[in-house]
Amino acid sequence: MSLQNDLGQKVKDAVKELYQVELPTVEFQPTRKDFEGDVTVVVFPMLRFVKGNPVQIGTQIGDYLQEHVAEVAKCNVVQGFLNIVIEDSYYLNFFNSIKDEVDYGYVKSTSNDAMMVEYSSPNTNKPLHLGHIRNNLLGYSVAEILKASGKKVYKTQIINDRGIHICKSMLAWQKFGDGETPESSGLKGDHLVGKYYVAFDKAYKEQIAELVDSGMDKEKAEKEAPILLEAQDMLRKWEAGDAEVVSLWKKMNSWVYAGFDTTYKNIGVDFDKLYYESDTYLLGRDVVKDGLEKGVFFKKEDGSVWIDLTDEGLDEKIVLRSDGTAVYMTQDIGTAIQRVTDFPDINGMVYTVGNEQDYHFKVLFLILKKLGYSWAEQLYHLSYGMVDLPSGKMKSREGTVVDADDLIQNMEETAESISAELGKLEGYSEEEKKGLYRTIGLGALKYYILKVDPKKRILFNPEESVDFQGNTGPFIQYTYARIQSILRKAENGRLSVVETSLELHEKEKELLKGIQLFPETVQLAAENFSPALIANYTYDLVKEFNSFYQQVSILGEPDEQKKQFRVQLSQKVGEVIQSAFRLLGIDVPERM
RNA sequence: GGCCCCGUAGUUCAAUGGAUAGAAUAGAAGUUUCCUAAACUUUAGAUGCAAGUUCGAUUCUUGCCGGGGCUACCA
Repeated sequence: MSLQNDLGQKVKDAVKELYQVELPTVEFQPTRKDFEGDVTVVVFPMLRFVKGNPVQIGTQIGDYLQEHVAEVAKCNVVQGFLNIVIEDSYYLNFFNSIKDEVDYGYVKSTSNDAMMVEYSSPNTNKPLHLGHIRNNLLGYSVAEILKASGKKVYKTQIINDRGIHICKSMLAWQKFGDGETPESSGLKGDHLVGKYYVAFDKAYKEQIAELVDSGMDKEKAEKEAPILLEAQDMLRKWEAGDAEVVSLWKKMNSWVYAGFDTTYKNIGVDFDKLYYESDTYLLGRDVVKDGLEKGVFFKKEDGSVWIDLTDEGLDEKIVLRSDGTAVYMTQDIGTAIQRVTDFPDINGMVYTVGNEQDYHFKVLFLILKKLGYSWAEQLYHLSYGMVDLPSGKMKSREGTVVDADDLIQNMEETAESISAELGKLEGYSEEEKKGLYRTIGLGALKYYILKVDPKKRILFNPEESVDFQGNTGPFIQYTYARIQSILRKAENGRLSVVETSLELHEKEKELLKGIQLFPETVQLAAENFSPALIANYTYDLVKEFNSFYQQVSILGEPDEQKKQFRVQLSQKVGEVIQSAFRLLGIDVPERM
C-alpha cells in the first residue's frame, strides 16, 4: 500500500538524518491487537546498520515521524517495535478514493503475459470423486486468482481417454452390459461406465482366485487372467484403429462426457480449451529426437533414449522406449510444446496434479528447461495432498469413493434442512430456495477444501460431513446476506464523499484496514498459487464485520453523516466479500 | 536403501524469522423488546523429540520418531 511505501521512505529518511546511515529496507507488520497502533515498524533488523539500543532508536524514529509525517498521529515503542497510530483522516481519504471503484482489488489484464492452468484431467472410465473435486476447486480458483492479479489465463484439461483402464470398462460392458445405456438404465453416463469398471475388477479378481486355486502362483495369475488378456487385446485393436472397438470407445466416451459436463456445471468450473490424450499421445517423439541431436538426451545400447539428471540430484529417466514408442514423459513434453504452439502468448503453465506426481513434474520441468524453452522458467506444479477417508484411501476400482455428484447433493440437502429449521426464507419461491441451498451447500464444501494448504492431506469423514458454522463458507455468506439486508433497508441518499473530519469508531478503522489489505492479498495469493490466503483473508474481514455489526448500530445511528458512512462501509465490505469469494468460485446469496 | 511432502489445543485449520502461537469446533458461562442468533461476548486448552544458526525459531539447518507418497521401457 502506498502508505507503507511512504512511511518506509520516511523511516529511511529519519535514519539517514539521525544516524547518517542508508537503510536498504524497512520491515512493517500490522500492529498486534494488544498494543496501541495501526502499523508497526520492527526495529531489530536495523541494528545491523545502526548500533544502539532498539528502544532508543525506535523512539527517535517515532519522534521524527510525528514531526515530519502528517498521517502519523502518535507513536509508542515496546521493546524493538515502533507502533504507529495513523490519523483517521488518512483512512477516510483512502475510503473515498476506492469506494466507487468497481472490482476493487483486481488488476485489469494489460499485458500479453498469459498463463495456462491445467486442472481436472480425468480418466474416462469412471465418474469424478472427491479427489477430483479438490483438484477442480484448486485449479479453477488459482486460475481466477491469476486473472485477478492481471494475467491472461487459459483454463484447460487433458482428457485421458485412452489406455488399458478405458478398455477395461469397455470390455466389461460388452461382456456383462446387455446393451445397457444411460437412457435405458436412467444412470448418469459416467456412473454407468464406472459401474463396468468396477465389474471388470470384480471379474478379474475372481479369475485370479480361480487360477490360484488351480495351482498357479499369484503373480502369474495376475498377468494371465483371461479377462485381462482380452482387455489388452482390445487396446491393441484400438491402437490399430479397429472400427468396432473405436466405435464402442466413442459411444462410451460420449456417455462419460455428458456426465462430466453435468458435474462440472454443478461444481461451477469450466475450461477454455480441451485436449484429448487420444490426439496427443504420439506427440513428443520428434522433440526427443531433436534433443538427442542437441545432446540433451542420450541413447542406450538397446536404443532407448534417456536423460541424465544425476547432476540435479535426480536419477536417469527414460524418454523413449527401445522400440521407439512414447512413454508418459514423452507425451507431456510434446503436449506442453503443443500448447505454446496453440497459444503463442503463453508464458507459463500451472499443472494441478496430485502430489504423487511431484517427481514426474520435477523431471518434466527440468527437461523442458534443458531443451531451452523460455517459458519453461515459469512452470508450476500445483501439487496437492490426497483426500483420504477414515477407512483409508479411495479406490474407484473397488467402489470405495466419495462420489462427486453424491457429495454435492448431500451438501445441498444439509443446507436445506438447516434452512428449514431456521425458517427465514418466507416469500422465496421453491426455485429460489433450491438455488440458495445449492449456493450454501457448495459454499460450505468449497470453502472447507480451499481454506486448507493444498499440500496437506485431507481426511474426509462423510459421517461428520462439513460444518456450516464457525470458520466456514456459510458463515461468510451469511454476513454477506446481512449486509444486503441493510442495503435494502437503507434510504438511497448516498454521500458522494465522506467527510474526512469524521471520527472513526475503532471497529470502523479495523474494517478500513481490512479493505485496504485486499489488493495485496490478491497479489500474494497469485504469487503463491494459494486460494487459502484468500479464504483466510475473507474470514478475518468477515469476523471483524460481525463484531462491528454487533457493537455499532448502522441504520439506527442518529447522525446522518455517520449513518451514511456506515452504510457505504458495509456495502464495500460486501463487495470485497463477493470479489474474494468469486476468486474461490463461491457464490454469495442476497438472503439466507 | 535413496528422494519428496506432512506432524501445532480432544478435533479441523492459521501464523513473509518477530511481541503474550491466532481461529473454529467440541466443553463451561452469558447476549434476542435493537439493522437476520448460520451471529456476538467471556472462559479453559497446543508447536512430535533433540541439538544448531539468530538479538529473536512453529518457520531455517542437522539428526531421530511418527504418517503418507515417489523410486516401471504403466499412465
